[in-house]
Amino acid sequence: MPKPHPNTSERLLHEGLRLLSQQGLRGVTLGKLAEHVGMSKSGVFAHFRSIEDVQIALLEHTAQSVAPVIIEPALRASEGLPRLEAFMHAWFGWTARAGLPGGCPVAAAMFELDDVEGPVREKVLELEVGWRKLLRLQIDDAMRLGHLDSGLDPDQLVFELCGIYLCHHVSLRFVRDPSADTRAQRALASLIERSRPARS
Amino acid sequence: MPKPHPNTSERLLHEGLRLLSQQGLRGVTLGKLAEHVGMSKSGVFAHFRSIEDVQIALLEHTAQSVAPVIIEPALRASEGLPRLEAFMHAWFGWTARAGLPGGCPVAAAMFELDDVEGPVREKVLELEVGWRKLLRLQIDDAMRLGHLDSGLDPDQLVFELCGIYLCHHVSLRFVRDPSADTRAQRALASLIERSRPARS
DNA sequence: CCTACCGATCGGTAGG
DNA sequence: CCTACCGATCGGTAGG
Repeated sequence: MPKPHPNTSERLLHEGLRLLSQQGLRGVTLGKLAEHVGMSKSGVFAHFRSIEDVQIALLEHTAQSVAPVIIEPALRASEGLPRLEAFMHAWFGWTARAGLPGGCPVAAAMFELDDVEGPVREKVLELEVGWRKLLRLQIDDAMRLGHLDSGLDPDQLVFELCGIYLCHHVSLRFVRDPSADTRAQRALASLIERSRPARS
Repeated sequence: MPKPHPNTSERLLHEGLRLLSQQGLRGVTLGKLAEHVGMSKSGVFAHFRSIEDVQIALLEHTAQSVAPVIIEPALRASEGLPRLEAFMHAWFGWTARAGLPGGCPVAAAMFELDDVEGPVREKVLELEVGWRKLLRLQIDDAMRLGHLDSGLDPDQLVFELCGIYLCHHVSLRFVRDPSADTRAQRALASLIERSRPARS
């Protein structure tokens, strides 16, 4: 006879996301989650069908956590290049601004699940593809508005933006290079500079 | 009374590196390693002091595996920009050419060990810093020989090259985008193009 | 390099 | 949401 606190599910997602951010998908276990949330392992398990279900729920929660710290602020910038730049600036280091103790769960999961088939991989892929599409839309707008060169390949630009994000993540969080932020900003600025319309 | 095959250590490193490449550091366990190499768990353990020791040995073996597939071919290119480009082309997708079934152990480990202190992290950091220094040396040579603009910031170029590598890795191995190779080559070409000496 | 263990932890189940 | 389990696997040890 379950007597669920109304906010138990939320606490599970909240603590689980913190664990995921710091330890990766393999670091999220029923036992550790139970400990962090202050209940029994079986009590945790009662909220999910399997550990894969936990992982997928946490990835979905990651996607929702991105809205207030990246998407909403970026949408306040004006359409086109300003908004694309706002997206990028909000993307860099977003986990810290979301109050998470670790790194980006999606970035880490992509390296963790290179060769691991299954629904968890599919969920991560869905998030990554969705994010790339969102960036692509901003680029399309910027091209249409004449902020970026109409001749450029938008998916190529998406690729290079993702590269800057990933190297910033590694340089900031793993290498702990104090110049990581500056380098990412500089890389972004010069990439955008050479993507501007050609003439005059 | 140990009766070690002369090549048992080599087989442990070989099979362990394959596991590491496919499953990451947390996927390498004494049990799985024993299974792949066809001996008992304790037999495997007799070769190491701890599981951390296994991980460090495998990371060192990764570094050594890089020599024949990246460094040696690149050193056959002529000094300066040609050699820098040779390094990059040999870096992209090197694990497949090394016969490994998975991705780059160092790239994956950097995301796995963001917030995990200890000797394994230090080993990964040593490999990453060493690799970045090697790239930096090629850039210095290219600048000195007038192949690249003498005014550019070499560490900034290293940063951006690492970004292309990481996004290529994700796009090729996780997203499985068939255009990953083309995109990486294009990003590299345009980055180098805008790093060339300014005046005619 | 083996057998035979150790306590801890894993995901998951039974039953309430 | 709990106690009380299950078999499997973890890193590691004893002793040969």
